[in-house]
Amino acid sequence: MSKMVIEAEKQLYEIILNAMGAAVAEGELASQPIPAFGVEVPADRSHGDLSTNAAMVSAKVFRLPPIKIAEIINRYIIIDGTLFDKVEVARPGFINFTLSSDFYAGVVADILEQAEKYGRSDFGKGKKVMVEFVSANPTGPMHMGNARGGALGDCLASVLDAAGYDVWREFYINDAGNQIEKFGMSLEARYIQHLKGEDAIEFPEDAYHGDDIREHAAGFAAIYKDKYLEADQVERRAALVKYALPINIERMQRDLEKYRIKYDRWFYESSLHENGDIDDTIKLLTERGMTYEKEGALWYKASEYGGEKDEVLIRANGNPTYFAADIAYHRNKFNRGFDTCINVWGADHHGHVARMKGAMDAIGLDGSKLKIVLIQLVRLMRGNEIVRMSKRSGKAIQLSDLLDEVPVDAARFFFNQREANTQMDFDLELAVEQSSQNPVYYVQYAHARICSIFRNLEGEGINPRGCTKAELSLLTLPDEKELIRHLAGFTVEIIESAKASDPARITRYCLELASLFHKFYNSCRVKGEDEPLMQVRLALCSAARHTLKNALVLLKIDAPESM
RNA sequence: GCGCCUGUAGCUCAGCCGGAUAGAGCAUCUGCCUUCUAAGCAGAGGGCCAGGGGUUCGAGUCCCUUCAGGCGCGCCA
Repeated sequence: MSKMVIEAEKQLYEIILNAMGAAVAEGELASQPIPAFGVEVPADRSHGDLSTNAAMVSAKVFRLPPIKIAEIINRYIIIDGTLFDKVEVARPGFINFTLSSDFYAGVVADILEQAEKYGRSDFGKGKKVMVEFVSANPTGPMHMGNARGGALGDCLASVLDAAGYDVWREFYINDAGNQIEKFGMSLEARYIQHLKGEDAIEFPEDAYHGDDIREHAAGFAAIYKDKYLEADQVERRAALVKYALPINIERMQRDLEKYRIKYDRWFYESSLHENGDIDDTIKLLTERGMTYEKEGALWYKASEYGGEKDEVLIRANGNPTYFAADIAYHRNKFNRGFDTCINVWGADHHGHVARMKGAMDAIGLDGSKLKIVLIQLVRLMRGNEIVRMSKRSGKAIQLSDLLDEVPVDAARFFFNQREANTQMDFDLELAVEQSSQNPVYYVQYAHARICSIFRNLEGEGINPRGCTKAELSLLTLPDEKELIRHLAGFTVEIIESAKASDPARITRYCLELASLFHKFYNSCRVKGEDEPLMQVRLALCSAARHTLKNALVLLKIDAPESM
């Protein structure tokens, strides 16, 4: 990564501490412990590149006005041999540093050296983290919430990977429990209707009403005819589920693959029922005295472990609840050695967060290692109109509908533009628009533009050559320096994004990078400049291209060479 | 009723551990292509940071409270 940023900050701390030490030694400041101070990037860059509040935070201990302290410190500051070439004091007591050309040259050299690895770090080295996302119900097609969760979860996983974590992507298939029974019941009703006519039996109100159920029933009937018409209900439903469920799962896998998402594992809830994990988990809770029986059901004392109220683990009918299975699933996850498990959930599950973490604590694991990212609802728009239904099917819009209408690049970018926990509108018109209004094109255009510079020069027989640090110091114009400063922050941005579980930072980074490149492009020419300057600007273009490409790779968005 | 989330420009949103004059994009208006892609750039207008208290050298940011919107409170998942 660009160590230049970290190096500069480190130097700044040392410079300040040394200066304050010297001022104390000379008796200009009282001999007091120096309070912790911060280094930050000023909002207004005319104040400098880095700034410290050291004088302000120490106003109390030195019993002097901040501006006075800043002036004293400034007199003892030595910046020879550092990455800075100017220091200024500003009211009410900031000390502002300006980066030298060594810094800028260093950043560019650094990026070119690391190329496609630029941005990666070992921040999370040695830590295994699982991102579980989408985990859509296999009884029907995936919806907009899954689309957002998919884009976000997948990008979050990429970001964690770039930050050095050992990352694992997982999809939890709820192929057991109540909704599968409901699925079977729905299929059964449609199957009978298919063979004996719609009026043969009444379709249950609480069954799944989607057309996909009808299609499954018809498909099943085409193979088995009336073989199951008179069969035992349990047997009949099981056969229908056995037929339809794999089809649904394959569809999800296909849709998600089209969405560029590939999981390390599709985890079946049914396996937890079969291998005894759920029984074991409930036994563990019971042994710890955390359960009790009431009205024929087995309850877990959730209210003692972060939940709002107690929860049922085993229903009176003997079936474990979703909650019981989920505890077992997470126990299974942590037993596989993950240091952190991140779950991407719809915001409607927020009531589940506290009790799930509490349950982890209750079974002797650490609930704080379970991180939940909640995703708010997506409202589909077509311009100013809210889109509720698909024009084609008349049903709620599905992930596959979305991908039929909108390029994957746009979908992934749009869903990663907003923080997870904010409601967002997705404008279908904007997503397909090939204009400046569409941020995806803005970013991709920057990449294509850079590539065209290389193409053009290559056509004239000019190819990039290595530049020395001294040559790179020719990059001194404001638009060049701003671009480089932003490039320099990429690694830190990835780490921050990983820490906050917020991949939306990466799309914002891309937009800013594209903007800065376009500005550079307009104010600085490459082709036609004197040889050294042309080569050095070419080097900067190359650094920008690597960085932009690497950022787009995290989002799994195409970086086109021409548009 | 209780709990969680959100409220910043006409619209969509940034704003990192509390810092300097609150920022982008879109929309509106004005300029810029005989030279590397105008899917671009430069400039202008647009704000009681939902309201009210508090904490302090300093609050969009932290605390309390009111209001508005979203969601949750099943032997559903």
